Amino acid sequence: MSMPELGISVLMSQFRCNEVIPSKQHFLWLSTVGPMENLKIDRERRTTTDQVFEDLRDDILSLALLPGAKMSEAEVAARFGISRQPVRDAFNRLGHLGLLKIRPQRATVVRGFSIEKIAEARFIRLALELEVMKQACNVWDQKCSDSAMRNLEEQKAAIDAETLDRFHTLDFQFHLLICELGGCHHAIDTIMSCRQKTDRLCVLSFNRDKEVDSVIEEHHQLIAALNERDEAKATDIIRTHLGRLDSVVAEIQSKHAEYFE
Amino acid sequence: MSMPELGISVLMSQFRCNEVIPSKQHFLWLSTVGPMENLKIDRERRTTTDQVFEDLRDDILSLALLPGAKMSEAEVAARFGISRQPVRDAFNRLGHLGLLKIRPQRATVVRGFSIEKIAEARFIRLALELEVMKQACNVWDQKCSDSAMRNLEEQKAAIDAETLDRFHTLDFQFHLLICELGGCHHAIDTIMSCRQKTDRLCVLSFNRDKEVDSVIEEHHQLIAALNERDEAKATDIIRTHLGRLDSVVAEIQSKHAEYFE
DNA sequence: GCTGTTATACTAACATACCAGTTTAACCAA
DNA sequence: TTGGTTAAACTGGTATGTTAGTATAACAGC
Repeated sequence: MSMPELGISVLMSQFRCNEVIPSKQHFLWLSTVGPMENLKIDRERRTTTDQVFEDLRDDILSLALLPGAKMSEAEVAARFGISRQPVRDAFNRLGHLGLLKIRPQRATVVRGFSIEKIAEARFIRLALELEVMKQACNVWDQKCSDSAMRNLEEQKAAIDAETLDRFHTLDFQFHLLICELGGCHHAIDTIMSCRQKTDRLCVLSFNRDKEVDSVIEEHHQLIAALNERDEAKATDIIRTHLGRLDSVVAEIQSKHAEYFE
Repeated sequence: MSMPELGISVLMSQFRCNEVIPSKQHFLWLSTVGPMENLKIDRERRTTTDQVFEDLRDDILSLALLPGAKMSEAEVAARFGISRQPVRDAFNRLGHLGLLKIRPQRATVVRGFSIEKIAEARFIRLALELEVMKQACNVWDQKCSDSAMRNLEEQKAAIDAETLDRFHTLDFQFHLLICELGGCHHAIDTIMSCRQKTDRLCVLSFNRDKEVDSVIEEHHQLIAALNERDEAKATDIIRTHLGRLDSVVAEIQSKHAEYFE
């Protein structure tokens, strides 16, 4: 899987207080609503709750708020200069996303990583992407290949320019692009949701830049397999590709055990 | 709005006060918490919000509250004899589950079926169950077979006794059982969530009892395939099996177009 | 110093009041 | 009858007060 966005994320928390907020730019792909959250698009009006929710979510996903951090409705409300009510609503949303641990009459805290949840997200994403490959093999043509290739070239350019966050965005988009090209737009929301759950953790990984070359190579092989419409090969590559997550998880778990629960 | 929020739902509210609650019985399998809702198990205390949420969810999933029915925070609060606050929280949860359509300054309504959402749930469930079959083939043994067979026998008994709801519960458990036996407990929550989204619709189907024999037969074939550890055969059966949903959806869509959005 | 108790300072859940939009229907004019 | 205007009846979002339960620190007894 993917690589990380660290470094940058630490820088962001400083920017957040200014008016220029690069974090929103860099993490635009993270900020995109997930599968259960995209329901709020009905709400054409942007409420105070929405704003608080998004701000806090970005802080948590970027690790500006670390697992275990205490969050008080009153304190956050005061910080935002609003009443407790919208904060309470935002807390509830974050709680349902698994980002906050809310218990009555007890301090609300940022949830740590859960091995269980990570394994679940990995399994679901794997299952989905495997099926996507099958579907894609049925409809893949030169046009699809060109489109994917264009993204891949950008990935290489991003690596050469050492803009790792840009690469991460492109990697994210690459997988979604194949969904789209394969006619599996149904899978997109859920895959995004799965990545949100695991990518927060990758921020802490240090040796991610050592693996990007392999990632690029696998992306290349994937396109080749799709061009040949070789389903077996494509699914094999996906299994290997997503298997990379395991070592990252193991690394973080041993290095930052305090962030797990 | 379209449909009455009265009728059956009013009848049910009478039952709710009694000790025998048939609706809860019939839809017990539906009531089981979904993947995003099971997070609330942290809350060891059962809050008023929880109660309202579960009651309304059951009403919606059992179609006691039909798509399009208007729901007012104030009205529900008065009916439950509580303040608007817990109702509001419950509404928000239901909104995030895609069961309610909440818009500021506008009446909240029960969401109708969405072809998009149904297709999405179908795709995700298919992808997951396919991967489950692969995993299960690797670990399947006589003990697993016996366990699954026991459930299958109960299914047959339920059919003979003409207790269709009992059969439905067992069918639900059958698929989850294979997840568990195959070591894919990670998939359970999401599969349950997917079924919740589609099974509300199946309540309206009239000819499901005509298909149960085929369903039983496929379940039988599935166990046979797993016993032979024949991955290709197992996945083929799953594709056919889940494909049944399509005709049901088509039937309901033509017969109850007013429930779709 | 250590332990059990108690008082105090928290917490989120819940209740109530108000506000700003939306919907609806009554109404008047053409 | 029809089309446009307006006012009243709603809606959910927000603010604030109250309550019950929890954690913590001060403290009394040993």
